[in-house]
Amino acid sequence: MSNKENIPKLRFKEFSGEWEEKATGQVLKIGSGKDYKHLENGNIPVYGTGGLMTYVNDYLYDGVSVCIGRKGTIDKPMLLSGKFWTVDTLFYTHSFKESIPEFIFSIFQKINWKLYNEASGVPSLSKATIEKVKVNVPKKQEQEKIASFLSSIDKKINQLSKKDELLQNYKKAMMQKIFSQKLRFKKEDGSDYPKWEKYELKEFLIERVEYPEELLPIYSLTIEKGIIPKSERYERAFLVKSDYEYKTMKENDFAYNPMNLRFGALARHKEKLDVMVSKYYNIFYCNEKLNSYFAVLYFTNYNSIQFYNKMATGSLEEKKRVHFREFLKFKFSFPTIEEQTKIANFLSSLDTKISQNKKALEETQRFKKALLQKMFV
DNA sequence: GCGGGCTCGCCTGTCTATTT
DNA sequence: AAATAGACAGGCGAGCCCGC
Repeated sequence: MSNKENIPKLRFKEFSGEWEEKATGQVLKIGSGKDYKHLENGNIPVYGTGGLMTYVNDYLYDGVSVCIGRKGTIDKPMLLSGKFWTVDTLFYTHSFKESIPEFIFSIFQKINWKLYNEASGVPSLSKATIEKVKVNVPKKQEQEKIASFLSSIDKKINQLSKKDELLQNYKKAMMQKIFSQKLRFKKEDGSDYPKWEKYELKEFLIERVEYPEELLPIYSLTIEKGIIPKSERYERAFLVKSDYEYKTMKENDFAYNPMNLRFGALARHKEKLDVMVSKYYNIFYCNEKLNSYFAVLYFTNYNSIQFYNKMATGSLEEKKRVHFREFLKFKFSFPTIEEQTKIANFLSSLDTKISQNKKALEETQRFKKALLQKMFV
């Protein structure tokens, strides 16, 4: 009853009075994105729902604007400024009335857009829907104060994500150099490690064909996230038809899917837990001559994936696969186990840095989210 | 200009028939 | 019986395009 007052929990003390509830359509206008294909190359950025796409020689709008997806990703608004173009699945906003885009951007980040999804299939929003969404706004001065305060946090977030990107790129670049042997490590005493020698993979890999005696947690292989619980991917309770069609996977085992190895579907099971996965995966582990951490990066680096693509067999492009027998016969150059360990240590120290930075980033994002909850009505 | 259907690419597989 | 080839499966995002 008493929440008639439109006042945020947390507020700069120089401001008072209620915020006003308005329809989004009252405070801004929405512009539609357009096809950009007829345009020539230039230096005006083109944005799609997923972000920057390309550059053209004409612009749709010049100024600060909040953009939001029309189809596909509809809950990731972005703030653009200067001259830009948006594709037809991305709305932009303009003609702000008694409001400023930076403030609206914060509000838009708070809104659960999926609730406004009208489509049954691919999520989508329409102009009319967005215009009807209610927003609570204070006077412009307060908006500016809040926006500038939040922008300092955004700045921090940007710095951290930029750092993340740099670290990721650095790791990628280093891996390229290391695996192509353009960059070599030296022993502690300064001398060189021996030359890398070509070996068939069967020198290092041992297949594990074990069928679980009791039901174990069902796991699944993904390119992005590695070996993860099946429930994170599928709604359904099973992975394969019968309980007899699973294989056991233990800590440090590798799995790859013959159909998808050429896309990089190979990962190491990092948990202590024994799990079961589809029998269609090939499961194997490294002997004492191959460092697992080194191996997983080596097997999934760009050049290796190119190689699998070349070697995959099958009549049609989409039916190509890499059989385990063939896989075992692939010849790769390997350093000694000592050098592998050195490389693994170096790369894992990078991983540590990356995950520390990611932690800081996530913390800042959480902090911002909490502020958004408190500083807005 | 706007909304909605279409389609394609990508990812991620599983199941079955045939050959070895 | 195991390995391999071939076929079938389906979610989902987003660009493309068309009709109103």
